[in-house]
Amino acid sequence: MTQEPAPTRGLRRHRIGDDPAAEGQNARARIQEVALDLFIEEGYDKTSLREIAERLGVTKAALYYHFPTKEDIVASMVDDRVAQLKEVIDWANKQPRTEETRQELVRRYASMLQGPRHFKIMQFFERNQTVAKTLQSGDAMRTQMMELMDLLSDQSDPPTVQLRRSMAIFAIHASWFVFSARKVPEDQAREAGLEVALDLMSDR
Amino acid sequence: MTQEPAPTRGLRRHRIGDDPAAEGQNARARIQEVALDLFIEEGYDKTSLREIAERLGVTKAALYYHFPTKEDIVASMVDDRVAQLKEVIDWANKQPRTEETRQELVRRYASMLQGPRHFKIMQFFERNQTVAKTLQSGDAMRTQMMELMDLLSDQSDPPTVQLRRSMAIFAIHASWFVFSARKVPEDQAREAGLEVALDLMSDR
DNA sequence: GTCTATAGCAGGATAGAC
DNA sequence: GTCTATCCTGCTATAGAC
Repeated sequence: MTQEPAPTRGLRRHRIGDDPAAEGQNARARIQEVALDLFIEEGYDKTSLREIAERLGVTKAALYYHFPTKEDIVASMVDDRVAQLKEVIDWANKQPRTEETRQELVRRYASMLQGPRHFKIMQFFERNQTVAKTLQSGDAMRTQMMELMDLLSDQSDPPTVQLRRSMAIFAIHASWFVFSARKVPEDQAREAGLEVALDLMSDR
Repeated sequence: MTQEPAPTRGLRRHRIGDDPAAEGQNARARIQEVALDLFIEEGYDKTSLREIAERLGVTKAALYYHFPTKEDIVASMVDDRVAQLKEVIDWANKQPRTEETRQELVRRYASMLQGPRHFKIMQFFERNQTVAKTLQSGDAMRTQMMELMDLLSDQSDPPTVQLRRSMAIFAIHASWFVFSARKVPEDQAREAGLEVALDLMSDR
């Protein structure tokens, strides 16, 4: 028995809450969603296609109709984020390198992260850092994040300033993680994250 | 050919720079060192025992003489760190919950991290977060880090203060990573990390 | 678009000689 | 303490029917 046992089913099976009519168009999106959740919870390597398929109520082979490889499931999601982040970075590159630009850059990054998808992709990379090195799409994101950090400070700044500014981005990411454990509502968490981030941007 | 091809060898083979007499006693340590480096570089899941063995110039089976499972290689290293961190936490729990105690806690944590082993284990968990969930020893560390963070702030503190204080620990970790990309000497990096961390601990 | 079935491979782990 | 040889399992990916 190499393959998973056939799930209990009728002539056609649909999971509770599904809209059969929309199945075809949403198949890709549903796979992405389920896969991303599992990649975050259990890790990219430990999550098998069998597991993803099982949660969706289909077989592994069905996934291969929508995505040529496991890696492509990640790539398809990362591409969106890379494109959006590129816009933010491109914008910053066209501005004068002033403090105002940098603060606005932090704000734009923070608001970009608001969509749940983007946040989850961020989480995916944080929890699967070593995987990100292997995946092609991971490399693109790493490079972009480096670029972003470089925009926030100058090499000539004293080390403490450089560190504080690099951590501004971190603050935005960390706010969610820190407060989810302490039951602070999401909007307050986001607000606090941005406030701390902006404070870190100010020299002193 | 299931197994790796036999390495070129004489009657007994030793790698350049080895002290044959010390081989037995150091075997464990050498495995730990090589494994940890690979786990950090390539990820725990992607690093096979074959690869570790290859780098050491031995076979997979040899590793199993020293460690019963792959997971035990990690566990053997983490246990040291957990024990040391426990000492720091226990100390803090016996002190009055003052600002001075908290600052000293940050300082002690930072100096604990100075040994290269401890730092690498920290890195291991940062880069293999999802793995840490699965591994038993990883769970122990996660719990401890939570405890450490909880010691640094009160639930009654405003969110920004809580976030800043949680990030103090982060600052110490991040200093190494941020400055290694920018060619700042190690002691300066450490100093900056501690300074930023202590600043984050002060309310404002 | 989804299925069954299977190829092809690599991983962790063990047995037993030396 | 290290070796060779092998077991077993699970994975990604493909072929081809429906």
